[in-house]
Amino acid sequence: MVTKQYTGSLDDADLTRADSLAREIFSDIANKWALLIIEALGDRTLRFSELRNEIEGVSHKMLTQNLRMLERNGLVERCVHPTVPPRVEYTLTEPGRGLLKTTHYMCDWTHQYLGHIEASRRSFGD
Amino acid sequence: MVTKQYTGSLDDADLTRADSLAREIFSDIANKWALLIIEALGDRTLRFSELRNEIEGVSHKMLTQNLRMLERNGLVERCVHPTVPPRVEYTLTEPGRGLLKTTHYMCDWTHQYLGHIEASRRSFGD
DNA sequence: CTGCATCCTTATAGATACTG
DNA sequence: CAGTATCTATAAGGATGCAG
Repeated sequence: MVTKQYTGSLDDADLTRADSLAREIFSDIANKWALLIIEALGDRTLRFSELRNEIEGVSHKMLTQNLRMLERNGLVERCVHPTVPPRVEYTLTEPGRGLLKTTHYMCDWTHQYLGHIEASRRSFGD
Repeated sequence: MVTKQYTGSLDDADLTRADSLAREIFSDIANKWALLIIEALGDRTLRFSELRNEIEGVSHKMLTQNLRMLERNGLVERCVHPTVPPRVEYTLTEPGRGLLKTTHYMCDWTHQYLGHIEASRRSFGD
């Protein structure tokens, strides 16, 4: 469980290894660039440079860094074609595709409530 | 649209205001603490201190900061009881509850693939 | 109890340059 | 083209103290 579901007086030491791992993974994917990469990939196979063009505002460094993280966690498969110049293609794995449902939903949600949020910000004092 | 869905040679200046707002909102919610707060609140009403206990590892500062952000965006309602000591309760608004589907799914996903991910990390060289 | 402000440490992210 | 490394600027985050 990613959040505590009990209200006892347990402290950090009582988190099981699985729980802290779950939290670590949750933190990895609950991240702007990771989710945008997953959403951009979808069911397609894209090259590094194509991903960079798809994702507005991502830097070379952030893209590399997050792709390595997603690869490490087995959400993205990296395929290197030994050509000159090199061609590196990225594809979501089955676990990675499992997150598409979430990213699509989050994108839909964002557009659905764009007006609500803009109004709320104004009344909040922006 | 949070990611570009076209492949033309358009540059930053072509992003519409709505698109950059959408990206800003997406970045606000595609964030570890924001999603954990939403998941922790669920359909309940919780006090500041209760939230702090529910969310393992969150600091006073991060919780305050993210609650203000969620409030500003209209995802969380803040109710102050004028008692001594003060009692401040937080509840998800309707747009906020709209994200519960996502957070629940992400939590489920995390547990579903915990084994996959652990194995992947080992074979990656951890 | 909650919130804000402060200081201070660490982490993050951009820019740049260099390699295969 | 893709990746790594280095440097630097800025932001994030923890700890603390004080105020309502």
